[in-house]
Parts: sequence; C-alpha cells; structure tokens
Amino acid sequence: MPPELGTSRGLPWRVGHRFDMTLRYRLPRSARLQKKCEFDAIRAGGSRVARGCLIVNWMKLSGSSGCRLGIVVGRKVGCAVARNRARRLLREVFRHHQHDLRDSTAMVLVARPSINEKAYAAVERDFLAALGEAGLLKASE
RNA sequence: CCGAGAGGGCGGAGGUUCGCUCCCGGCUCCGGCCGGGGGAGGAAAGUCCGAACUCCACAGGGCACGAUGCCGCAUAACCCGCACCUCGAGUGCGGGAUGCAUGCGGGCGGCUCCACCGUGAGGUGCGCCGACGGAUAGCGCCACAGAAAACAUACCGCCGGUUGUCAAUGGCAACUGGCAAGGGUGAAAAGGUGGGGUAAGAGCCCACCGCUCCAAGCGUAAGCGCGGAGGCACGGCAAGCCCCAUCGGGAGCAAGGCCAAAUAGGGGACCGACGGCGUGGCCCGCGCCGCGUGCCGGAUCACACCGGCCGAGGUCCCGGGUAGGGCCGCAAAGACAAAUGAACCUCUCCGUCGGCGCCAUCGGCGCCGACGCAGACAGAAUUCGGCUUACAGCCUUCUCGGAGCG
Repeated sequence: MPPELGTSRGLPWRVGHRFDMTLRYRLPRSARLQKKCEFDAIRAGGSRVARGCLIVNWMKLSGSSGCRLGIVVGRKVGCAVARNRARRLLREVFRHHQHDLRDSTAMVLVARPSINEKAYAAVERDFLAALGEAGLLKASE
C-alpha cells in the first residue's frame, strides 16, 4: 500500500487516482445550492453534459470562493428511498473529487433512473468521464 | 421430526477511515477549530378515523350540505390525582371525557359443503357472509331468454260444448267456452308437500310445512315467543334518486406569532352617494369598519371631537406585485433543493452455484470456496392514539394432519 494513502482506506481510491491527505474533503451545507434561483441560473445559463446515469450542468464562478453543488433527483428515479440513495451517491462522488476541478465551479447534478442499478464505483466512473468531456478536470491527473 | 392454518415478536452484530446535521463545553486570527453527546420505521407509507395545539367565528331563522344507521360490554390518545424507587424525558395505580376504530359476546337476515331429524314440504346444528333504519311515502330500474316480469300471462298443453267428417265407446278439423295441473325459459313464474274434490283444474276444501297479524310469558336490549287468528293478499334493487331518525362551527404548522425591507398591501379622473368585511355554501337578518360640502343633539368663539340617524356603485385611465426574506412555533432526529451517509474489514443468518467426504433410491447431511448492495417492504417533516396496506428471512405459542419412539 502506498505510504501516502496511510490511514485513508475509508476513501474509495482506485488505481490511477490518489487522495491527497493534505486536503480536506468536506462539503458543508454552505457549499450546497439552496435557492431555486441559483438552480435556474445554472441550468439556464451554464453548460451541460450527459453521461451514463447523470447529467452535469455547470457554471464558472468568479473569485476563489470554492465549489458549490446542487443535486436534482426527479420523481422518475423512483420512490423516496431510491431518491435518497441517488442524492447521497452524487453528493459523495462530488465530495471526493471537489479538489480535482480546475476552477471554482457551481454545478448541478441531475440523476437519471439508471442510477438505481449502479454502485458507487460505477457512478464515480460516469462522473469523471462527464467532467473529462467537459474539460473541468485538472490536467495533471 | 415434517406439513398446513391462526396469533405474537424480531427486522443483523462489531470495527477502521472520510463525511453530514443538531445540542453542550472550551478555544479563536471570528473564517472556523477541538472535545463530548444525540441522529429513521414496524410500518416512518396510505392519509381512513380520533385527539392535542393554533387562528377565525360564536343574535337568530330558512334552504341546502355532510356524517352516522341491529343490541350489550370492554378498551386509546387526552385531562385530573396518587404511590414507589435504581430520582429519570422512570415505573406503576386510581378517577373522568370521547366511543372513531377495534376486541369480545349476543340478535336478525342470506348462502351452503356436511351431520342429524322428518315419508315429504321442511326443521335443527356446524360453517361462511352481511354499510344490518325504511321497498304499504313517492319516483325509477329489472338486460338476455321466455307466451307472460309486477296489481302479469297462455306458446306447447289439459278439459267441456256445438257443427262437419271418417275406418265411430274413438280420431281429425272448425267455432266456442273453462283451466293453469304438466312441459319449456329464466336469478326469480306469485306459497309448498300429501290427500280430497272436479269435465279438467284451482286454498276450492282438509292436514302438515312455510308466511302475515295478534299475543301469555322471557330477555338490560336487539329480539324470541306458549297460544290464537287469517287461505295467503304484500318479488328484488335504497353502494339509483329518495324518505325517516339522530348528530354536525370552520380551517389546518403553507395553522399561527414576531421582526426586517419595500414607490409591493395601489394611484388618478368622472358621474354619483354609499361601499367593504364577517357571519363555513346560498338567502333573509345581524354585527363591525370606512366614506359623506348629509341631517339631529351635545360641545366650542368657530372647528376638531363625542353620541344618534340616514344614505341608489358604476365607467374610464395609469402603475406595481405574483418571493418559498429571517426567527419562533419545533421536540432526548428535526430539514425546508430536504442531515441520519460512503468505502472497507471481521463474524453470524439466508439463498444460488461449484468442489470434496459420508449415507447412498430420487436425494439427504457435513466441510470448504465464490457470488448475491445483510440482500424484504421501505426514509421522519407539528405531535400523539387507532386502522389499513407492503414485507426476504428468523424466533415463538396454539390447533389440525402425517411419521417415529415409549
């Protein structure tokens, strides 16, 4: 096991991706979008990429105030249990990769019904592929 | 031990790391940080009932509207009081209200496998079902089949009379009259069984069975009913409209309260004196508020002001808003794009597959390994109590059946 991973077995690292233990992977409520107008602004004025079980809408933020996240899970995804699961998976994926983004970005993730058959690793793969296509990832990785 | 049915309970455990949220304490460069603690279910679901809580209303009348609908007993949330100790948001006891819903018991009605009784019609028991006031308050509907389906009918029939005819105690045909027993249709054909009776028949008459009415007596009651009378008239549907009886304030935490902000809750013109709100829906009526070069009285130097009375709303023009603002309500989880999670390890369930071993008849048992999101239903939104619905597995109680042993 690489020494820099140390005690971080709780993080779902894979071959080709490492977590930097000098950073914190937090996502408090203040980093989440709360208002309807914020969602509308990003979905109307931002860019959009769909990949696998999710859709990414994003908008670059001015300044270095950090990334912000909003999650949309429609009724089409399923019952309340399924919607909760989808929301938690998307939030966790974003939390683990928030430092891989090139700029501070406001992002709205929309879940599609196929997320019900996918585990965390598959959702993460879709997320990274979509961000790669959008050109939001840092070039180093 | 196996299977079936009914009831009750449980709905994985331990750990590491990274996170979310609330509370308490400490630190702070006021961005936060550190430590401790709390953080989904038996149904959190459906929103079907009943409460708590909050606001509005609480002269009256009428018409609508809604709910309930066999009888008895018990039981909740809620309110009041008391006792005990391991003094906690603890446990238990007593009293009161509601009686939704549920449970238990009973009554009545319907259906019917079975059992028993009866020659039979039928009766009784067991079982299952029942939104179970009213079908003589009225209206409406009863398809198809069938001759006829609601104060019904005569298709095939049965029987008599007259005439004709023939192969003549009779057959056939026509006309005429009586009947509703038999056939056939139907969910249902207007009491049934047996006998008498008759040309043939018919409650036409008789016995019994059923039905309707009265009724000794019994039961807290729903009701039952000794006995008697009536030849029997009166089909079903009220979850079709309806009628009867009883009962019924309304809205719901997006209740509601506080605060902040704003050219937001409007502004203007004309004719003209009334207009708005509440009263659960409508009407009458009533109440409140505002308006008026209005009237009267008080008051005054005159206004203002106070009290009372009276009083027909319409047209046109211009602008603004349509945001989930914050806090409380709000909790030993407490959000408002909605926290209670993610990754991994160990153990133990259960299922599937594979391998090995034993017994060996399908197969069963044991061990090992892999896979299956610990695998079912399912995620709190003001809070309680009940009901209903969903549910992989596991545990347990009772009943029934089978196998084995004694």
